Amino acid sequence: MLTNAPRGTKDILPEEVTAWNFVEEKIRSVCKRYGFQEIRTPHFEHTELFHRGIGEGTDVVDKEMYTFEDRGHRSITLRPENTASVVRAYLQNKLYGTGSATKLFYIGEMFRYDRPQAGRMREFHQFGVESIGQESPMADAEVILLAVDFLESLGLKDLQLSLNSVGCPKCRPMYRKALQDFFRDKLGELCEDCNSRFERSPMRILDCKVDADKPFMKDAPKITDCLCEECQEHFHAVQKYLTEADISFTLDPRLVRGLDYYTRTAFEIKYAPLGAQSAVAGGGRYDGLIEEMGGAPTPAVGFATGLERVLLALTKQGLLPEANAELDAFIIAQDEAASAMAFSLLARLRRAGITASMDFAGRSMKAQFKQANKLNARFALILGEEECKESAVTCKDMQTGDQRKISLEEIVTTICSEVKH
RNA sequence: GCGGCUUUGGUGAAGCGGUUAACACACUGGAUUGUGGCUCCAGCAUGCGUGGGUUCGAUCCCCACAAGUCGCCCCA
Repeated sequence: MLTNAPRGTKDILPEEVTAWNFVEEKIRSVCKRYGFQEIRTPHFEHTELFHRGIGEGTDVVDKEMYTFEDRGHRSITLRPENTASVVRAYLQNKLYGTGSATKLFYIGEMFRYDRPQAGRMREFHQFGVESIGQESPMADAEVILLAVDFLESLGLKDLQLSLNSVGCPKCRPMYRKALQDFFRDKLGELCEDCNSRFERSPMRILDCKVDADKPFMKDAPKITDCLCEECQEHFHAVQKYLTEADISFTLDPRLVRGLDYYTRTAFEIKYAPLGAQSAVAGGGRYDGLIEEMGGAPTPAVGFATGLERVLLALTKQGLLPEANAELDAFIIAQDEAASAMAFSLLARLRRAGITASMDFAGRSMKAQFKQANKLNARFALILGEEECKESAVTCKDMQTGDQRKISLEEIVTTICSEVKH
């Protein structure tokens, strides 16, 4: 118990940190190119924020939140996603005052109480983007482009982009009703799950694994046929811009997003080999959220990607960068007296910008050489009895095996000039 | 929250109801007492996820729990 991290959490060990840094660097560079600025919001918020922002009745809010009362009797929730927080920060700090659109990105931990699986942790990491204040379909396309660009810049292949429009508060109720009218007399033929979906989210019946292949499914009304004129136009424009930017996508009229705030554009990027957790990125437009949270009516688009899933995909495709630790010099000391001198040499080398190391355990010289070899040291600096007497150090090139004696005074500058080009 | 599968040392793993739990890698030490990468030798789980139970006896049988994993749900 004591030596086990809580279920659904995971240590990111030194060997993995290289990969995480690699991904985070890509995020920062792609966001910079697209003009998105980083924002960091608190890891917990007032519970009410998520109730309002994400919506009561969603799975995330109803059964996946880490909610607790703090010592001041406030109801606090560990953020299960970051859009609500970013919008809150946008309103609180009046970021709309800047005049132009506000384009933000974040990287950070999110928390959801769910049954863990590979690619689904209780504490997990998301990179996401929010473009606030632009109604243009170009903003939708820009955000999608950024997501694709990011994933492709990592080297990922075989990703599938699905696109849909979920309409707006004007046309979506009409679609819901159309669906319910269509399914009402077929409830007997639908599975148990679908029967329970009928009232709550009839759109989900469309992508039911059990019923999806039933012959009548293909006759079900499509949302894209029920969109109002404005939504229709917007959706076509998004497709046009994507096509012109040479992004391939498939229209998926059954793609619905689970959070209440989505309007119009919805998209998802999948990497199929990840199985049940194949959704690597997902997002869309949420024109109603900012007003819902007390701001002026403001359109917005965004997406989030699950970094654990991105890392899994990278691992599957063998794209992880190797962590090759480089060591310029390893100091080898023969005895205790030499060891003391070695330590001060170590300090001088490091202060001069050299990557250096030595053994503190008083092991045999042979063992120290083995260690130098294992650490891939460029030079072994040997301090034996003889060298101590002469105030010198034997410098051995671990590749060639060549070695020569150099005075203690000159050794640091010698190594510096050898190591730096 | 539901169902299936899995759980042996640092790692990959073999194993059987009954005396020393294979093997490999890694690690540590050694092969004429100042020199590595090859080779050779030696050491390295009183322990087989945790807790119960069955049995004369269980790592191997049963139950519970935990963790992991696959699928469902949901989502990133």
